[in-house]
Amino acid sequence: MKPKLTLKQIAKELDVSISTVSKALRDSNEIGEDTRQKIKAFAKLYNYKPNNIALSLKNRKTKTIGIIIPEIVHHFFTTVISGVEKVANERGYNVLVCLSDNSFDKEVLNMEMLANGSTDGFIMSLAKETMQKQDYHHLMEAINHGMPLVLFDRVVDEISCDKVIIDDVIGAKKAVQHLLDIGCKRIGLISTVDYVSVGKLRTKGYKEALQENGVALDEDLILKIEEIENSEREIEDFIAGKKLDGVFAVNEHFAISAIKAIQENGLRVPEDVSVIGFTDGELSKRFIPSLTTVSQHGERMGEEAATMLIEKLERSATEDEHYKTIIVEAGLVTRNSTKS
Amino acid sequence: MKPKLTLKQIAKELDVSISTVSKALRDSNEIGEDTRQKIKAFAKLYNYKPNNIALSLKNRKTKTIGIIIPEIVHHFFTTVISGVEKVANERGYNVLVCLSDNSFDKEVLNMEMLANGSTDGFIMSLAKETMQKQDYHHLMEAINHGMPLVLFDRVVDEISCDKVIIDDVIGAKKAVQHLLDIGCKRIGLISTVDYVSVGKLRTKGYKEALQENGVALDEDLILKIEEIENSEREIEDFIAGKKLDGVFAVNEHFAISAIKAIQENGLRVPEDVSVIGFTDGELSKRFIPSLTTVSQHGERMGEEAATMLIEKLERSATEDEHYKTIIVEAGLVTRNSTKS
DNA sequence: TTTCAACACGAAAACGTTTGCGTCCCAGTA
DNA sequence: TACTGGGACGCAAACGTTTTCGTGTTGAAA
Repeated sequence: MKPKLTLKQIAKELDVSISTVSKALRDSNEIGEDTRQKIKAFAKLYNYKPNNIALSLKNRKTKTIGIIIPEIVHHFFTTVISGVEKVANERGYNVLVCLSDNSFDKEVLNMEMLANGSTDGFIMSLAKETMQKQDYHHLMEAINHGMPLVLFDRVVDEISCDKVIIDDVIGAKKAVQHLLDIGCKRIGLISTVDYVSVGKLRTKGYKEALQENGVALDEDLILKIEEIENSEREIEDFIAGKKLDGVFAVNEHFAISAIKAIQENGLRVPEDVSVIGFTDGELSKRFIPSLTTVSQHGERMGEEAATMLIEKLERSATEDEHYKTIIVEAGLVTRNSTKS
Repeated sequence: MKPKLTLKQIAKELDVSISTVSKALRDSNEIGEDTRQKIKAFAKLYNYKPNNIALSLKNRKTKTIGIIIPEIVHHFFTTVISGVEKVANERGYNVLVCLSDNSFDKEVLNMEMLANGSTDGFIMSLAKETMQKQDYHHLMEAINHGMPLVLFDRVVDEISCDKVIIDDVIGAKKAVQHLLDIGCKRIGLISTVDYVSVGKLRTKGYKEALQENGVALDEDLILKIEEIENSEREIEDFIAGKKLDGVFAVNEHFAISAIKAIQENGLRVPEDVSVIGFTDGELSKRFIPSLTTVSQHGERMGEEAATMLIEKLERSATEDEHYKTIIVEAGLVTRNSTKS
């Protein structure tokens, strides 16, 4: 077990000073041609690689970006990570992943862990509990300490920072409009409680689409799910009574639960009821019938977020202090859960 | 934008030396009671947190574990990460995630990036290309430099290190046995090429189960998929000609493709053909019919891997130099794609 | 022969910690 | 009074870099 080679060891081995080795390896012309070659040859031979930790300490940057998300066993988040990783990798950054488990405390803890030098900046989607408590002091603190922050998906107006979101309202509108276009009259909405911003926004899109098409809003056709655990039951009950011919669900699980419930009621999808879900998961493609969805383009969001963050990191810090919000468009992907 | 508080600043502010501050904060009894209190109060007031990078440099350990996997948009791997993250978090470690994209070169690059001080040890599942080339020099190098390595799922005999695997052979046997038990006579196997170890092992289990039950092996009923891209076509063709009454697929995708193909052939699942897949993905639970699967217990594997790694990290390095292989049992989860 | 620039290299500080050891001062003892 | 011991603190090295600023040597010009 040989320990890692350091500048000091090279210096001793070649009987020069540490600074000479460092300069030679960085091709400084302060060092004579012959010693430079000798040192570089030696370094290559023994596969010298500078120690990242020492570099981080010296440069006060870690070339690492921290990403904190509520959960990872979730297709959307993994696609986002994938996007982040891709551009991070291209630009020489590493990705530190932390999970908040939707818990406010864990989110704060994770941020504190990473903020003490482990990370140059953050990419985050907020925990449900955080949005509920509306306590964002940990975010403020990071920003105050000069750590760039990019929020995605679960964002919040109170914090001014870069953001990457999907046009939830428009996406939902597209979906509902599509349902209307194929002739649906009684369109149900399966959403989440309003403090989850996406739930609120997608509900808004649903309402706007109805309004623009002159369809009266029937609050009775809207189901708001609080506990994910009981969602299947709630959805069954909801589907059973409403005589719907269209369903718009704010996520994939709800959409699939809806389809199951519909089928259990002896109706067919899409012949009797058309169903559209928000989120473009693996499930949607492979389910039978495959789901018509509003695609979130997670990978794209991840790429945008990472690009913004790295750009901010590599700018001279003091420069422009204004924030962008990138809206990635949501696209309707028609498959087999809607009539054509 | 106030920069982070350091020992030096506290020292200046309180007009003591840096070492006094450090010792006071670490409750050394070298420091007088009153100054100690004063310093601790000040530190708490201004929320001092030691800089991780400096600590890493000094202690030569980063409290970070690197995990390198082929891809992240894959349910099994996310559950593993989830497990790793859980125990890492409990024990004060961070998790650095890198994706190899199944490319040998990216895997090597990632390892080199992380090996230079970013990480104390590795948890890896090997890239397909790596297993193909059988080039493990990067793994050897990490081990030689004293960085513990835990391999999971896609492991390899040539490397001696800790491993976490599933009993693929037994798992596959369980599945095929179950198919035999419910009366299947012509059981097809949809596998991968043999250099993917799991493909080989699960194939072995398939063969053993048949043999133990006195069923003659018909190589014609075995399909080996090379390119994931064309898998659907290949599976369709395979299913069409064989008159199977049972199918065992080595992963979820193949299983679902098989079900689709079966249904397109006018047959019913599970009435006419029973299907079992390896891997316990989200898809399996929610697909219609929901899939009978051999569960891999990814989270459990992640936990085991992380525990082994951390234990090795925190032992005095020189201690026992023997390696464990943990085998987590694969459980059959019967759902609706098999007759009962 | 003296002077001076150019060249090639080394010393040292800095990043933020921890820690072994030295030093100062004061009280207690002989 | 002189010596000793210990309490309370500071110095400095170390982790592995990079970089600024010396410094010594050489060769050529005056």
